[in-house]
Amino acid sequence: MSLKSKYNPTESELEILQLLWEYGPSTVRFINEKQNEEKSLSAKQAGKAGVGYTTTLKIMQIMAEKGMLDVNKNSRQHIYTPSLDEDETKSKLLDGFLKKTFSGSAMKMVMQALGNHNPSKEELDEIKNLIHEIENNPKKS
Amino acid sequence: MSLKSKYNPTESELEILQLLWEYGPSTVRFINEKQNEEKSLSAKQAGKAGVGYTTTLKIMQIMAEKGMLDVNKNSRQHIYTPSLDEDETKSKLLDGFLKKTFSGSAMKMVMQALGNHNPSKEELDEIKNLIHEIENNPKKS
DNA sequence: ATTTTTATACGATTTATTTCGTACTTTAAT
DNA sequence: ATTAAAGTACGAAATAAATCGTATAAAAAT
Repeated sequence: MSLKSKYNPTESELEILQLLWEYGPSTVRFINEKQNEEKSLSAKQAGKAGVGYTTTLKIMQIMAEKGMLDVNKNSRQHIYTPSLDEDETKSKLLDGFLKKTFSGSAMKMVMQALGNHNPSKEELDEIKNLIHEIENNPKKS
Repeated sequence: MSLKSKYNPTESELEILQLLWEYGPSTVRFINEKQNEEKSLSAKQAGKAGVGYTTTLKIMQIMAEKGMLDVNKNSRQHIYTPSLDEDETKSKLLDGFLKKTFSGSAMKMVMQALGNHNPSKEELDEIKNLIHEIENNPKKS
């Protein structure tokens, strides 16, 4: 009954969403290949086999069932499109993470992020600019 | 073989860790009560029963097995102490979240955090101060 | 001393997620 | 037309996480 969508992508769902957001509507095959490319880069580690095709297929089908993806079944190669907005979804994830890990305080987290990522001068400048923007452009809401 | 501890607290493990960090070494009973206090506050929602005592017990025992908690069994009431450092653990979680959700870019995330949390003037000031500190006190590493 | 309360131990169940094998279908190549 | 290739459908197994019931032991209250 509310606007808060109940979609909480799991980790592998998120991985797929990221690829769809990046590359646009895609087939299962394409997404599966991307997943395995990614993996092979960082997979100097032992044994790490790739993700099977049917695994990716299954997850994407489940996502479609849940309504996270739209499927076009006109041609044989089904085309999947994310039905979730990238920013909105990430905001929600961030929000959840914030609550779980930093008692909901964005400040605490930003502190930790800044404190640990040893930001470069450029990054700091970017943040300063952003702050100015926000100060001069109070947000809606 | 590395320093990277393999501890990835799950959601309910993290909940328990947070309480232990906040209140210090505790019994299962105490943690379980705190969990249910928290819950009841936000549990105007239907049905939401609390967490059973044995559930909390089990999870804490598993955490001890994994080495995330130390247990003192001298007295009958076992006392559990977190063996993980709060900041370090949260950094790791943040790092993982960052990788999964924002391609590892702290900047992207900070942007989203600032953009969506409609920070107050005070918060912005805090961040500005932090930036000054960082600028004048370049970190080790 | 007996009973009640308060602990932990252990094992089973439930639920969610991930993974994949196998069967079937359609298209393309021969 | 037949075969090979590339796709989806379906169902089940493997993992992992969370929950709880029941048994048992120790301590406290009576």
